[in-house]
This record gives sequence, structure tokens and C-alpha cells, in this order.
Amino acid sequence: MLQALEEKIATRNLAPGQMVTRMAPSPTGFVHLGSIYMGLINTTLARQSGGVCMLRIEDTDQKRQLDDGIAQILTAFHTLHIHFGEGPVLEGAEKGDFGPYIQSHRKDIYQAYAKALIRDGKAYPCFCSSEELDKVRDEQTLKKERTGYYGKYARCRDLSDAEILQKLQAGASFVVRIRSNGSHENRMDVKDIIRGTRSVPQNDMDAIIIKASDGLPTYHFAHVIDDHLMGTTHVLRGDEWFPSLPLHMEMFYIMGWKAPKYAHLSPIQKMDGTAKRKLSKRKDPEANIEFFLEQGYPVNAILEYLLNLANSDFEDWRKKNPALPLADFALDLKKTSPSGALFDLDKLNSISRRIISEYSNTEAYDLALAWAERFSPAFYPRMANEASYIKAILNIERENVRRRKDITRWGTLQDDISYFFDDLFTAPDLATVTGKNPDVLKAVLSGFMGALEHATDRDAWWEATKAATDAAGFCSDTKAYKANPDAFHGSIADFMKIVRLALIGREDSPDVHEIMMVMGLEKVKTRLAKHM
RNA sequence: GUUCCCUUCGUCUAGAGGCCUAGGACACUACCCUUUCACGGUGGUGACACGGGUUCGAAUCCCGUAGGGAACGCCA
Repeated sequence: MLQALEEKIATRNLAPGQMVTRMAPSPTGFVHLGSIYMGLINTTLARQSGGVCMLRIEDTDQKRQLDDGIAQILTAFHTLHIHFGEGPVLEGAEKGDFGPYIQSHRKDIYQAYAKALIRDGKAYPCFCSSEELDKVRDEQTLKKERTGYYGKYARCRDLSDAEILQKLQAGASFVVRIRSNGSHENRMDVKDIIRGTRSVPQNDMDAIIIKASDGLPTYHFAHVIDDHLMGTTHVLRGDEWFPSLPLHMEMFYIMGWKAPKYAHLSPIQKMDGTAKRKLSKRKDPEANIEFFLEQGYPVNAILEYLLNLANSDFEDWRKKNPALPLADFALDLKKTSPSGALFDLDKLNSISRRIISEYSNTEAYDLALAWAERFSPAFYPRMANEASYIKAILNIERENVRRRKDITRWGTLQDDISYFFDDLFTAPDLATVTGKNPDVLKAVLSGFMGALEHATDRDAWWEATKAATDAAGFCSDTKAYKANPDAFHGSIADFMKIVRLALIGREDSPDVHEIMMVMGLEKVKTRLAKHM
């Protein structure tokens, strides 16, 4: 069996430079922003090199599994437009010739290798209980020694065959440990694509490779077996694995296999008080990719932000190539920083605003509708039933040369445009809000109302509105106003602010003429009349 | 305790001994444009963690120190 598996690797038939990468999440909960980041990088690099990226489910810790863990992973990556060439596609089905891609389905493979290692004296059964190991660890800590199973602490390492047989016959439970030949006194070089060549002490830990509790492998063993049998050329993983590199190198050596190339990426961090720390699955809602989807950030905004974290020259590229798809950006691990980046919501917001501003009217509507369908039961019926009205609203100043950038995410859209709907609109008390004399307010609104008869011709309307401005004692010429502000009730800007308040209840908005055209003159007149 | 990694504006970073009186982006800010806001334009504030060396010359190389992070699990 083993030989057939090993011979199969050659069928990948890789051309020089083609990368086989893998994304290897554990189905233990929601999908983390960091997983999306890793997935993006792994799939991008594979695609760019003409290789393939696999999805491998690392479910060797049966205690922490979630029933729908795999489904969550598949859904999240699919939603984020991250696609794998091999791996599980549905519960029970998978694509690719190097599977199974779910580690719990590979138990026989790991056990077969473990047996071969024991037979060759490269691994051995260890009968130490967790309690005994804990005790040893406490002792080591007390004596300020390195903790772990090495040297004289590796008590089962040199058990005789007779002793082993005796314990086995007594029904003792055991784990399988790899027999390390390294010494902590000797140093070795390890290579990392991002960090370069580093000198570290050799591994001397007799790490567990097969657990007693369920017969499944530990991460270390599964990594070595799977990445060899699946033909992985590049292992890109979190930098928490960097310290395990000597162990992994030694395990590849013991197996007689060539190790893949490694790159260790720093995790995305956040500020907690004055300290930086990793985004935490438990403490930080924004660690969950769903959080961003629910907030209504477009998928492309999330991906662009992540790409920017991976290679900060991404934004230069984007500036030069505003219309190219993300996939055209040439990602380069050599440009990835070894230090961990702080998550920056301001930056995400800025990217998201730009991306939303670049959508065509239809795209914007479709995306907003899809968001509402999933996340806003209250807003969705309106989005669906009043499609043409909402499209018109979204289209205001959209196809201008200078596009509006006032929508940051779909989550705030309903509030952004609420004044277009009578049931969501509350008329303010103008006198209170503006502090102006009621007679002045009346003059403003009736003047504005009068100009409305030219509303279908934008230029004529604006001329009439300027005339109304002057008639109401405001000043339509900004320069003249600035030269002598005391001579007027205010400038045309102040005049229009009063109009805006009456019309939409806010001082700020897109172009008033466009709003009126979308809203319809009936509604405009009704709203103005309320204040007169 | 042992071992490893990291350290340039508030944030992400450019920077491979002279091109650096340190560049860009986000944020902040001033002015301009403008019927408001947003956009856009032009500026501004703002950083090489510290100390020693090497060198004619150091953000860049070396050595220390400090700060932050990680690993040392029958978790990944």
C-alpha cells in the first residue's frame, strides 16, 4: 500500500517552478480571518505558478471537532472566492488523486508508517501516562530545565523487547514516539522563504507521532506523511510552527524523504490595551470571517485588504491598474514582511469605499440585495420589491467621473438612504435645528418651492433657485457673501442646508437635484409643505 | 527556565552602505474646488527602539541592551 502511494507522487508531473501548496484548517469552529489570509496566499501562489492548491482537513483532534466544521470551511472559502484544486467538495465527496484529504480518513496510512518505523527501530512505543508526563514537566520547570521528552527523560526510549511485550500483554496503553538522533548542543541551518536561513539547535525531542487515545497521528506526523504523499512543494503556514521546523526536518530525514520548502507567515494581530496580540478566536468577533460579511464588506474589499497585508506594493499596483482583476496581481512571498501586522479597520473601510464606488449601478444593487437577503430580513423585502427605485437611488452620482465614495459597507446602506422612504423619514423641527427665524425659513422654502417649476431642466432650475436665494435675503454669490456676510441671512450654502433639512432631514447629502428627480416632485413638495 | 522570531511615521510598509534633509498608502490636518457632505487637487504634522562598534560614509553590516511575540501538549 505504502509503496503504491509513494509511487503515485510522480504522477503530479510538475514542471520546474510549479508549486503545490495546501491549506490545512481544523474544523473546530468558525473560519478565522487568518485562515482566509492563508488560503488566499496558498491558492494565489499555486495558481500563478501553474500548480495546484489542496484543501486538507486536519481533524486529528477528535475532541475538538464540530459536526458542521467541514461544511463551514467549504462555505466560507467558497463565499470568499477562494477555490481549491483538490480536497473535499461536499460531505463525503472529494476531488483530486492524492486523497483522502481528510486526515481522519488516513488513519491506516499513518499507522502503517508508524509500524514500519517501529520495526526499523526509528520509533518506539511509550507507556508513560499523561499524569507521569505532567509530573516530569513540573520537575523540569522547578529545576529550570527544558521541558520535554528528551535525553534521560525519555524513559521508554530504551525499553527492551521483553519489557515492551510484558506491558503490552498487561494491556498498557501506549503512544508511538519518534526516536530523535539530534542533540541540543549541535546547531543546524533551517531555511524559510520569508526569513532566510537561520541557525537553530537540532531537535532532540522524541515527539509523539501516534496518539494512544484514538490512534490518530499528531500534527507533526500527519504533516510529514501527508505533505510527502500529496506532493506538496511549499508549506506556507503560521509562524507558530517555526520552532517545530527542526523536528519536522528531522522527521523528513528519518523517513528518507525530501522536505518541502517552508514559509512561515506572521499572524494578523490587534491591539489589546497597550499590547499587540494575535486576533483571537475566542475574544475577537472580527476574527470571524462572517463578521465582515455580516457588516456588508464586499468580498473583494476583504481580499484586497488581505493582499495588501501580504504584499504592501499591492496598492501601487492597484493604482496603476485600477480595472484589472485581483487575480492579475503577482503575489511574491519575498515581499511579505516577517513581522506581524496589526489589523486596521480604517484601511479596510477605505478600500471598501473605493470598491463599492467602482461598481456599476446593477452590480451595486445585486450585491446589496444579496447582502440584505442574508443578513437583513427587515431591509430585504424593500430591496426586492422596490428594485427600480433603489437602483435609481444607488445610481445617484455613481456614474460620474468623480464617483461618490460615501457607502462603506452594505450594513449601513438602509440608514444611508432611509430618507427616500416616508416610513423611515422623520421631519425635523427646522426652527430648532437651524436656529433661524420662522419667517426666514418660510421665505427659503417657498422660494425654493417656486423654483421647482423649472425642475425638469437642471440649469434653469438652478438659476431660479439662485434667484430665490437672493429674494429670501441670502446670497447666491459666495464671493460677495464672504466679502460682506453681515448683509445677508447666509450664503447659498446656508440656504441649501435649510432645504436639505426640510427635504431629507440632514444637512449633508448627494446632489439635491438628483435626489429630487429620484424621489419625485410629489414627495418633494409634500415634504416642503409640512414646514410651511 | 531553554530556544527561536520580530522592531522605520498612530497603522501597513518602501528601503539590500552613498540615490534618504527616509518615499508611498490609510488615518489626522490646512487650503483649493464646491449648493452641503463625500470625491478630487495641493500642502502639512509624523518614524529608522537604545547603546557601542566597522566604514571616508550606516535605517541598511557586527556586537550588546531593551521591548514585543512564539514554541517547549496524547491542540493544531
